Amino acid sequence: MPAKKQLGPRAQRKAERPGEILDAAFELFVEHGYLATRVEDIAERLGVTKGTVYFYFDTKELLFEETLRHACVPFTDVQAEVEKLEGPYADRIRAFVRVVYSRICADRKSRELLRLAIAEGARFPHVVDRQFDEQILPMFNAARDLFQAGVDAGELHCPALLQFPQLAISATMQMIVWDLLFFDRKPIDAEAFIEAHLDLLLHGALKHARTPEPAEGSSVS
Amino acid sequence: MPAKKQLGPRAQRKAERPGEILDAAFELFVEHGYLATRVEDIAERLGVTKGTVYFYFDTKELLFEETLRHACVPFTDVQAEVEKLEGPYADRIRAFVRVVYSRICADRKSRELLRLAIAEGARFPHVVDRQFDEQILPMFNAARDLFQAGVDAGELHCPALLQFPQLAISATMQMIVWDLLFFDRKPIDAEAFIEAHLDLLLHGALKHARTPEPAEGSSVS
Amino acid sequence: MPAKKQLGPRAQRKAERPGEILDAAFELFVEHGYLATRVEDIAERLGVTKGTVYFYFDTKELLFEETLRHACVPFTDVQAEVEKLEGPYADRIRAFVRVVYSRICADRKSRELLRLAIAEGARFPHVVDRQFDEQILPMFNAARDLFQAGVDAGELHCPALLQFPQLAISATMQMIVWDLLFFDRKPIDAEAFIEAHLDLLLHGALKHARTPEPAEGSSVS
Amino acid sequence: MPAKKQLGPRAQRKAERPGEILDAAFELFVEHGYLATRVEDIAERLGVTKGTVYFYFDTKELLFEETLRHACVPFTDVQAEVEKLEGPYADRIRAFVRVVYSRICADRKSRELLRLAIAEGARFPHVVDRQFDEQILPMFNAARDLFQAGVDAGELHCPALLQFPQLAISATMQMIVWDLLFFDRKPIDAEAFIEAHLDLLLHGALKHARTPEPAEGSSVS
DNA sequence: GATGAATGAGTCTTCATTCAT
DNA sequence: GATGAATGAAGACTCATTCAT
Repeated sequence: MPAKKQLGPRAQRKAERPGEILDAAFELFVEHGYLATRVEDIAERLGVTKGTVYFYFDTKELLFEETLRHACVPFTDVQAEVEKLEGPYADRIRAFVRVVYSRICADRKSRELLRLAIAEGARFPHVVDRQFDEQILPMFNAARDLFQAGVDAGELHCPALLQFPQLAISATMQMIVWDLLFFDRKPIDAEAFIEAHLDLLLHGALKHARTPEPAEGSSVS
Repeated sequence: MPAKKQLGPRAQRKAERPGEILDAAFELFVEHGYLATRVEDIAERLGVTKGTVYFYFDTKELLFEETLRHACVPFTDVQAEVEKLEGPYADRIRAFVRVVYSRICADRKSRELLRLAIAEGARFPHVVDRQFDEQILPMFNAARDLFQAGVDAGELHCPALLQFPQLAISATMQMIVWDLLFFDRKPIDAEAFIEAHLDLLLHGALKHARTPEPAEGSSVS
Repeated sequence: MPAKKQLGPRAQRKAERPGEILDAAFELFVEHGYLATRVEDIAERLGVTKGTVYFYFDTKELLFEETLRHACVPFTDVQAEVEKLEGPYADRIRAFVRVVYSRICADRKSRELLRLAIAEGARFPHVVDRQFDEQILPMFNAARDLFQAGVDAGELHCPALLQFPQLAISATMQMIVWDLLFFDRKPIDAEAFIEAHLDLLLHGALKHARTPEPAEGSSVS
Repeated sequence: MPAKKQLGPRAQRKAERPGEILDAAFELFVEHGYLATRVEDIAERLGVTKGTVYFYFDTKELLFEETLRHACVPFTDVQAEVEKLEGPYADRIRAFVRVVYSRICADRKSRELLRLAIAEGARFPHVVDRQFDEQILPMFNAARDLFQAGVDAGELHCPALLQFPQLAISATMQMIVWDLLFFDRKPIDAEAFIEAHLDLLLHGALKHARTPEPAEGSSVS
C-alpha cells in the first residue's frame, strides 16, 4: 500500500469527480428512470452545473452506461465464498443463498441496479448482456458445481437444481420484484421470506428427506 | 350478443375506438416505455391522428392509466378455479401453479403488463396498488386457503407457504424477470423451468416426504 | 389554367407556409450566415414560433438546403434567350452579357444566393455542385456556342473565349465580390462598370479590330 | 537580425507565441469559418490549451481580427514593382496582371484571406475597410497611373480601364470565386485562364488594334 | 368526430470565458 | 506563463396539448 501520490486539492478533486457524478447519476436514474432524469438534476445534486457533467461524460447515454458499470459490485468473490464452504451440503446451500441475498437483495445498490436493468435494459441490451456474462453466469455455474458436489456426496437429490441452478435464488428475485412494484407500501419481512424459501428449497433438495421430522436447521444425526 | 349490431356503423366505430386506442397504446407503452412513446405514434398505429386520441383521453397520463387498467386480465377466475380443484393436494398445487403460470407468464399481455408495472410503476403507484388489491391479494389468499386445507387434511406441512403463499409462484416471477432482462437473447425452456420449480416446491411442501424415494410424480404406495 | 382548387383558408395557409418560411430563411441566412441564424429568428420574422418551422422542415440543415434550392432562379431561359439573338455578333455578345448581369448581379435574390454559396458552400458542396451542373454549365455552353458561331461567321476571333467562356462575365463576378466585401460602403456604378467591361471585352473579341469603326465613346480622329 | 538570439529560450517562446497562435487560427478560421472554429481547436493545433490562447488574446473576436490583420501580405511592394516596369505598355500590363495574380490568386494565404473576408466580412466590416484603404486602393491607383501613362505615351486607348482599373484583374477575382465555390471539384488551369484573360484585355486596351500585328497565337493569314 | 397546424415549455448539448492552482 | 475544471448562456430539436376548420 504505497501512499497515493500526493495530489494537490485540484487534482484530487478531478480524480474524485467522475465517481461522484456516477453516484449521483445512479441515485437519480434509479429513482426516475433514464429519460425522466435530467443531466442538470444530476449536476445539481453535486452542487455543480451541467457543464461539469459534460466535461467528464460526453453524452447522457454514455453517462448512463458508465453509471451501470460503476454500480456493479463484483460478484467474483461470491464464487470464491461458495468454494470455501464446508460442512453438510444443506448448510452450504443455506450459506450460498444467504450470501446471494445479502449481495443482491439486501445491498441497496445492487437491488436498485437490478431495478434499473429491468426498467431500462431494453434500451441498453449490451450493458445487460455484459453484466450477465461477467457476473450472473459464473455465479450460476458455481452454484451448479455446489449442487453437483452435494449429489456426488450422496447428500442431495436435485435434478431440478442441476438443470436450473437459478431456482435456488428465485425468492431473492421475487423479493426484488415485490420491492420494485410496491416499494415500501407493502413491506415484507425479507429475512423471514428468505428463510421460508430455504425451508421449502431444502426439503425438496435433500435426498434423505425429513423422515423423523425436524425443520429449520435440519440435520441427520 | 346480437345486441351489438343495433348500432349504425358510425356509432359502432365510436364505441370501439377507445378500446382500439388502448390496445395500440399498450403495445407501444410496453415496447418503449411511457416517456419514449409519443401520442402521435399511438394514433399512427391506428391510422388516425393525435386529435382523435385526445378526443377520447384528456392527457397522455390518463391514457396510460387507462391502458394499464384495460390490459388487466381479471384474475377472479383463478380463484374460482382454485376452489374447484379436487384430488390430492400435491396435484392441486401443481394445478394452481400451472394456472398462474399460464395466466401471468405464458400470456404475452400479462407478462408485458408486469414489465410495464415494473418499469413505470414508480410513476403511477396508485394504479399498481389497485391492481394489487383487486387481483394479487385475492389470488394469494386463495392460495393460502388451499395450503391451509392441505395442512388440515394432513397432506401438507408447509409453514413457509402459509406465511408467504407467493413463494409457490416464485419461479414464475423469476421467469418473467429473466424475460424482461434478456428478452429472447438468453432463452429458457419455460415449461421445464416451471416443472423443475414444482418438483422442488412439492417435495418440500409434502408432509409425508419421499422416504422410499421416488421423484417426479411421486406417490406413496 | 384551370382555377386552383378552391382551398379553405386553412389549406391555403398550409400551402403557402413552406414558401413563406423559405423566403424568411433566405433573408436571414444571407444576412447572418448559416450558423449565426437561429431557427427561432426565422420563425419570428413570420410571426410564428420555432415549432412551426420544424413542422415543415425536419432540421435546420435541410431548411438551409431547401432555401438554396428555392432561391434558384431557373437560368434555362437564359439559354433560350441567347439562342434567339440576331444581328451582328458584337451586339449578341453585349446582349448576352447584359442578360447575365441582370439575372445574376442586378437581381437581388440571385446576388445574395451567390453570396450564400460562397460563404457557406464549403458546408454544403453537393448543393453548390447541383446548382453548377443545372444552371452554370448549360449557360457557359450556350455562351461558347454563341462565340463559336461568331467565329464561324467570320465576325469574331476569340480563342480565349472559346476556351473559357466564363471570361465574358468576369466583370459580373467581380461586381458581386465587390458587393460582398464592401456592401454599400464603397458603391460602384454597376451599369457603367458592365459597359466598361463590354468595351474591353469586345474590342478584344472582334476579329476585325476597331480600325475603321469606333464603338462606345471610343473614337480615332 | 542576430539580435533575436539575445533572448533566453523562455522569452523567445513568449515572443513567438502570438504569431504561432495567429497562424493556427488563420488555418482553422479559413477552413471552418469564424463560428464553427472553437478556440480550443486553435490551441490544440499548437499543442497548448485554451488558457494560453486567452492569455494572449482577450476574446475570440479580437483573435479573429488580429488573425486577419496578421494574414495580410503587404501589397506595398506591388506598387513598387509596378513603378519599376519598363518597355511597351502591353508588356507592362501583362507584368502587372501576373504579379497581382501571383500575389492574390496563386498565393494560398491571400486566396484564403479573401475567402475569409467574403464569408465573414459582414461581421467585421471595419477590418475589411482598413484592408481596402491600405492595400487595395493604393494598388488600383498604381494601376490607373500605369494605364494613364500608357495613354499619354500613345500606346493605350482605354477609358474603361481608367475609370475602373480593377477590370484589369477581373479574371483573378473570378478565378478565386471559382475556387471558393468548387474548391478542387471543378479544377481550372489557372495559368491558361490568366493568359486568356490577358489576351482579351490587351487587344481591347491597345490603341493600335491587331490589324497588322498578331499576338498570342492569333494570326491573320 | 376528426384533423393537423401551431404552440411553447422542456431537454440535450456546445462552447466562449474565467480563475484557482 | 500555462493549465484545465467549471460555468452558464445559447441554440437545436421534441412533443404534449390546443383549437379552428
